[in-house]
Amino acid sequence: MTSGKEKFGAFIRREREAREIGLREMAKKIGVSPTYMSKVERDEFTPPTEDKVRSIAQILECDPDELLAMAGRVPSDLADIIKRHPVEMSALLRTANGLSAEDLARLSREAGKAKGN
Amino acid sequence: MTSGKEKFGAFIRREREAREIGLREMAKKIGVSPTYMSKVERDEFTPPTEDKVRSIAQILECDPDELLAMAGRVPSDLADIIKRHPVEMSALLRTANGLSAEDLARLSREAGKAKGN
DNA sequence: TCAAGTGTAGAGTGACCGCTAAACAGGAAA
DNA sequence: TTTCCTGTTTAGCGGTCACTCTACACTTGA
Repeated sequence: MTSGKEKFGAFIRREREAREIGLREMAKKIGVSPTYMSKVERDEFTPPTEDKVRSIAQILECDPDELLAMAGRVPSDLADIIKRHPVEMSALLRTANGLSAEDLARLSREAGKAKGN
Repeated sequence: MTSGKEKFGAFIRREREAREIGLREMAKKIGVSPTYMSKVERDEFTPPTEDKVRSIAQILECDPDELLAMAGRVPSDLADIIKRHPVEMSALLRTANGLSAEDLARLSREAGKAKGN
């Protein structure tokens, strides 16, 4: 469930420690300074750029979309989709909003079927 | 249809002139300097912030979502929706992508129905 | 005791974003 | 000709973003 209101930094620190990865090691893999990593994990700095969030997600084996959401970012591929079909996608998202998880899943299946045609 | 590849600035200039609104008047209504307006309309500056794009849309009587898309921005309410349901909405958008306009319309109706329940 | 590892504090930085002020050129109207 | 309009040029500016560097304190093990 990855909790509801947990901040980005707190989350990745917890997950990192759970996997027994050192802060310096993590920072190196992502390509940032340990200092920066430290501040991000304590939510003293805002989360890094999309590509870095994505590589964090990979290292921590968690959902990139979810992690990006925690980081307060919209995945750029989704942004592109919306920009290409602003009217349709805006309508879709706004009506989809507020639906139950089950209804959403049904809707995605529906979309998948249409795509198949 | 508002054309496919037209830039933001070119579009609003055309629409503004079609409505016989002066650049200075427009700038004033939006709350920016004429200088800025001029450069934006000639695509020398990037489009303004979301709220200003929205008020431009209102003045020019065109779809805010569409205009925001031209401005390269994702409407903030949509961004919020995605951030609140990243997994579901990402899946929905990605499968919805590539669907025909008709299929998308059907899908939105489908969503509307589910919402009604 | 000291060396090597952990994470942290404080300060600063370059690039970009969103926008402005002052000045000016060209045309229409008086 | 002067006086307004129109839009445009040049220069710049405060703020935020996404970071880094140096230095430090604490713990652990040899």
